[in-house]
Amino acid sequence: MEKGVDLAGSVKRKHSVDPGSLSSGFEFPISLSIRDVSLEEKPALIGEMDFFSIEKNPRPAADLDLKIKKEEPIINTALHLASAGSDHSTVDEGLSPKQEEKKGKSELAEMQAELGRMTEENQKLKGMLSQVTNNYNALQMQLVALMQSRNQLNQEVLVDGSKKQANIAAIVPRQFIDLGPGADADDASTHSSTDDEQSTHGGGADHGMQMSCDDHGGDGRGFSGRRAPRTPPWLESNKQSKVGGVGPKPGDQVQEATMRKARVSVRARSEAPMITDGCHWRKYGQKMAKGNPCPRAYYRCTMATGCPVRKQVQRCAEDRTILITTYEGNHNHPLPPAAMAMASTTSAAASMLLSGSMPSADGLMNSNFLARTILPCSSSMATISASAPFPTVTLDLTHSPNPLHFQRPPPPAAFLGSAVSQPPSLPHVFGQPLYNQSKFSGLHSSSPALAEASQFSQSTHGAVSPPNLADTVTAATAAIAADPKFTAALAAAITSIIGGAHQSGSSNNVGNGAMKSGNGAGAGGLPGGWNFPAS
DNA sequence: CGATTTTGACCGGCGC
DNA sequence: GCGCCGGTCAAAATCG
Repeated sequence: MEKGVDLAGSVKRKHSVDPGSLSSGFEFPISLSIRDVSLEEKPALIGEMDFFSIEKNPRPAADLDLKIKKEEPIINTALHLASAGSDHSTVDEGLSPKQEEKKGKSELAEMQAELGRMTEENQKLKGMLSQVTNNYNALQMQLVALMQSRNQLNQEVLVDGSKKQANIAAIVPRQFIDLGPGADADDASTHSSTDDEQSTHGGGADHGMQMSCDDHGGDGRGFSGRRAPRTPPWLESNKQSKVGGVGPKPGDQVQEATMRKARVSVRARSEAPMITDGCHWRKYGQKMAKGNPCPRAYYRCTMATGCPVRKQVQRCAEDRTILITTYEGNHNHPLPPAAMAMASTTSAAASMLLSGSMPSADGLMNSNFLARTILPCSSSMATISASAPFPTVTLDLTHSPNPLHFQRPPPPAAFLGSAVSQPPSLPHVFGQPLYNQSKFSGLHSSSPALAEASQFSQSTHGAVSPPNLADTVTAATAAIAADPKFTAALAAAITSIIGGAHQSGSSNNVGNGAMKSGNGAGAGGLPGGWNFPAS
């Protein structure tokens, strides 16, 4: 009873208190400035540098300014000389050859002096450039080192999982390697906990789909389930972790925690109370959230007993036509193609978050970086936040009508696909082999669906019935991360960007090595094509 | 009748 | 230490 009163009170408060606090949490206003800059300067190496060191940014700009300024004098001088010459020519017509010679000599001297100045400036610029380059390299090395350390942790976990999957190891390695640390951890956990599925489906697709955390001993118990006393099937694992008996290494624990909390939030306009994502959900709670007059509903996946995946559905306080669906956890069971889309999205997003946020404490910058990398064409619709209570990927599909973003061939997919020289038939699969036909069916359907859905959402957005819209949302979301190796692509992209952009040689190798290390010669490493970002 | 939803209660984290 | 708040549970109600 008391609680009820409290709730009512909170609801009342809501209205008066910071409205939209929740929504803000979902929107994650991440440093867009960085993103924008990078996007704009993408073609230039400088743009990439911006990511890693804002401090350095001014330098390139300063250099440019200097250059321009330096050149201006030259131009002016030339003009001056020309004009002077012409002027003199008219006036000095009667001058003797000696005088002309003197004039010419003085001009020559001037030019020489100018040349000397230019050379000097050039030297200065060179020095500045080298300094910037050095700073860049230093940052790059730091990042690589962080990645390596992370990978090592993951690899340790992977070793266990790989044993079980010896038979499919040949196929899986790439994934393991490529997947971000978090993903790797997931994989490992998945192997151990959901062996059956793995063996039947062929790890490849599974990894992506069963995103990381959940399977892990129930870590997956998505939305912070804290109930230790009562231990429903889906929370058992939780209990385990809570009890601490499992005793993963500290690093692993951190990873697990991160994965567990990784969320994918989808904002979409829909009249329906809930978007259809192909899964079966059971509502297990509803609560009034502070700052939002609309109640928040809690759903649990019921497609399989013990599935840790949960989702929250809530309408945006500011615009109630916007439905905010937040997913958390990985499915521990096979999914129908329709559900596959969202599942792979959440999985990939979570993995992405991990891979992006783990290296640094805050992870914010990296996350943004990742967001831009993975969703280069959807800057306005997708944001990644590691600063929020939980690392969250927010897909804002409320702007889906924007044809530029959606109508064109799925930017991310096309981007990556082209880089991999993927056959046209599999443009959205990020060039990953089809290990599992069944899995692929889901991906395949979802990926193409992106284009179709995108167009559909645009052209018929207004007239679309809620369910269709939901499907569109799902498809669009899925398209972004349809590939289970979403993280793999991400890792490769980062590596390529960092290592390939400037020092394509050594640094790039180092980066790849870091990402692949443990996979033996990186045999399965990313296809060379993954170096796309370098361009 | 089984599955799902509703809804009050409970729990734990967190801020003050 | 207390209260707020988010998240979850589970009995009762509802639905198909």
